Parts: sequence; C-alpha cells; structure tokens
Amino acid sequence: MAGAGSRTTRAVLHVDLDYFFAQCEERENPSLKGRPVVVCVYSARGGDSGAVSTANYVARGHGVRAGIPIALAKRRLRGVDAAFLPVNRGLYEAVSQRIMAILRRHADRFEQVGIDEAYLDVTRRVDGDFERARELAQRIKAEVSAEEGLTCSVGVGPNKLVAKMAAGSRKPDGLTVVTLEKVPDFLSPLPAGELYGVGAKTEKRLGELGIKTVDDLSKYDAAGLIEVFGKSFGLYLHRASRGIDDTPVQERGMATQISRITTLGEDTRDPDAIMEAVRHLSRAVHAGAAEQNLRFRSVALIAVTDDLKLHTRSKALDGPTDDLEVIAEASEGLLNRFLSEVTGPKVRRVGVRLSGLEKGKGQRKLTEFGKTSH
DNA sequence: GTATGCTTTCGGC
DNA sequence: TTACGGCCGAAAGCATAC
Repeated sequence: MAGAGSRTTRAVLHVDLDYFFAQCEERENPSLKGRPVVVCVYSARGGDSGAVSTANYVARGHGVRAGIPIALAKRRLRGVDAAFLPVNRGLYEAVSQRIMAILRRHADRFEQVGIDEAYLDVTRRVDGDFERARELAQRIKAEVSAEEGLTCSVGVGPNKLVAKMAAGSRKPDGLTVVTLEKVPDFLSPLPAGELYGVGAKTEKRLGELGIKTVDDLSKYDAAGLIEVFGKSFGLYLHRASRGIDDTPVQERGMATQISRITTLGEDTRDPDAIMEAVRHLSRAVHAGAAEQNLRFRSVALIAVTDDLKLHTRSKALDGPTDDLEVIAEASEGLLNRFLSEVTGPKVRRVGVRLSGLEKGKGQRKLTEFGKTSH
C-alpha cells in the first residue's frame, strides 16, 4: 500500500448519550427510574410557561417530546406519576465532560458534537476490521455504564454520515454496525426524510419530484438535484443517498457563536422595556465571551415575536473587540432598527448573539499548541 | 465566474 | 381550548471583490 492515503475503509463510531438530560436526572435520583421524567426550561413568566427540553422514554410513550409546551406535556401526563424537573445545566456539563474523556481515549481522532454526541475515528486501532470495531463499541458502552451509570447508543460505519444514522436506528442503548457492503441495504428503504440533513422542507420538495425513499433519491439524476437544490446541497443529497461522506473526524476548535436569549415578562413593543432586557443580555453574553477569552467581530439582536417567528438583525463591527460598550451600543441600534422594520407583532423573547469569534489578546490558537516545543 | 464575507433563517436537542 | 426555551452549528441568500 502506497503512503498514508490508505485505501482501507475507515471505521467511524458515533456515540449518542440517550435522552441525556433526563438520564442524568435519573442517575442523580434513582427513584425516578420507571417514571416519566420531563426536563423543562421554565420561562420567567411563571406557572407552566416554557418548553420541554428532554423527556425520558417513559414520557415519550405518552407523547411528550422535546420542544412541546410544558402545559401540553402536563396534560398528556395527567393522572400519571410524572416528574417535571427544571434543567440543571451544570450537572449535565460535568457528566458530559467525564464521559467525553472516556470516549476520547478510545479514538484515533475524536470530535465532540454538542453536549451529548461524539464521533470517533478508530480505523487504525481496529486495523479497519468492523468486527473489532463492534467489540470496541461494546467495550465503550460497558465503560460508560460502569463509570458513569449511563446508557448510550452507538453506530459503526465507514464514515460519519452512516455512523450517525446507524446510531439513530436503534435507541436507547443500541449498537448498530453497518459495514461498507451493507450501506445500500441500510439506507435504501428509509424514507427520504430520515436522511441526515433532510428536514421537513426538503422532504416535501423531494416528494414533489416523486422521491419518497433514500433509494428513490440515490437513483435520481444528480444534475437534476443540483438544478433544484443548488450545487452544494444538490451534490450533498446525491452523495448522502449513496452513503458517501468523506468529511474527516476532527477536533472542533472554539465556539463559532455565543448567544443569550430570554423571555420577556409580557409581550410588548415598548423599546424601554425591551432595552432593559437587552442590556442584561449584553452583559451576560459579554461575560460568556470573556470566560473563554474570546473577541468578536459581529453583534446580533434576536427577537421572537408573539406569532413565534424568529427575527435577527446583525451588525459587523469595524474590527475584533471584547468591549461590553460595543455590544450595548450595537444591540440598542439593532433593536431600534428591528422595531422600525417589523411594525406589527409584539416581542415575546429577545436575545443577543456574538459571532466572528477569535481568541483574545495574548492567546495562541489551539492549533498552535504543541508545535513549538520539541 | 468564483471566492469571500455578511446577514438571516433553519433545524437539532 | 390553548399552550411555546435556550442554546448551538450549518447553510441559504445576497452583495461585493477578485
């Protein structure tokens, strides 16, 4: 075999911690086991105002899902011995960090995605052997269970796309191996909407083209897809439907954006009332950036109106800065601009977002570490 | 015509 | 009967630069 550009099929694992927030709560309080557990984000409006963040599988059996209103979840669990708990992010962060450390030591290359998912490229350590990859996945599940008491679902595949979909195909506590040879069998029968990257909108447009399944999609003319969906997404659909994905497993650097959003005490268009919240959010988001020693090049105002539509207005700054005053000034201007441009609805939620992040003064980039001393 | 950067929206959990 | 969070990353859509 010539050189590092090996022709060996990659072996990639996707690890997904099951119903993560709710499972953390079960671990802290074992008496919750067997009962519906609903982890909620309560807004500042009091009562049951807010939405469900995560529910365990018992609660899901009653139709309770992430994103539904808390009041609706309570209705669906009326007369059932359910637990409604507020989110405890600090707990989940701590559990996540310890589990990610376990996963990392089993990977040639590691990529954490969000708080509860990770990709592991294990090609070298299993020598491209999917049976060994399955054994490794089993060992990882056993370690996470023994050390942290949590279950996870693992997918093994020849790339990230297939590994991710394999993990999703059997939950919770699943282990699904899809070898290169089995990729067509695995993907073809799935509804097109289950392909990673295909949401409700794309599924509908595919349906109008007569494409119902991933198999239909894989047989559709590539040029036709590009015509309908554009070069980038059209090509992605064509390749994904065939289980082709060559994106590498690689460590993610720093965050790309930091935002803070809150629900107002009542829906309003009063600039003073909204500005009070915006000032508070500006300080919060500034603190978030300072904590990671990040500067930013863009400030955005986020507004959710009483029709639950999301709006944003953003401003690119002259250069990177870490100045709170810049955030406060920009967000005030953006709020005024939004209120003059969107004149109908009242504002329900408001937020401030920083993007174009980079390391602050005196910080070397993460990628530069380790390159100087040898 | 393509690359790049900025603004806005979308979707997952 | 209605009900409705707080994040994140990715990508679409557009304007401008080369």
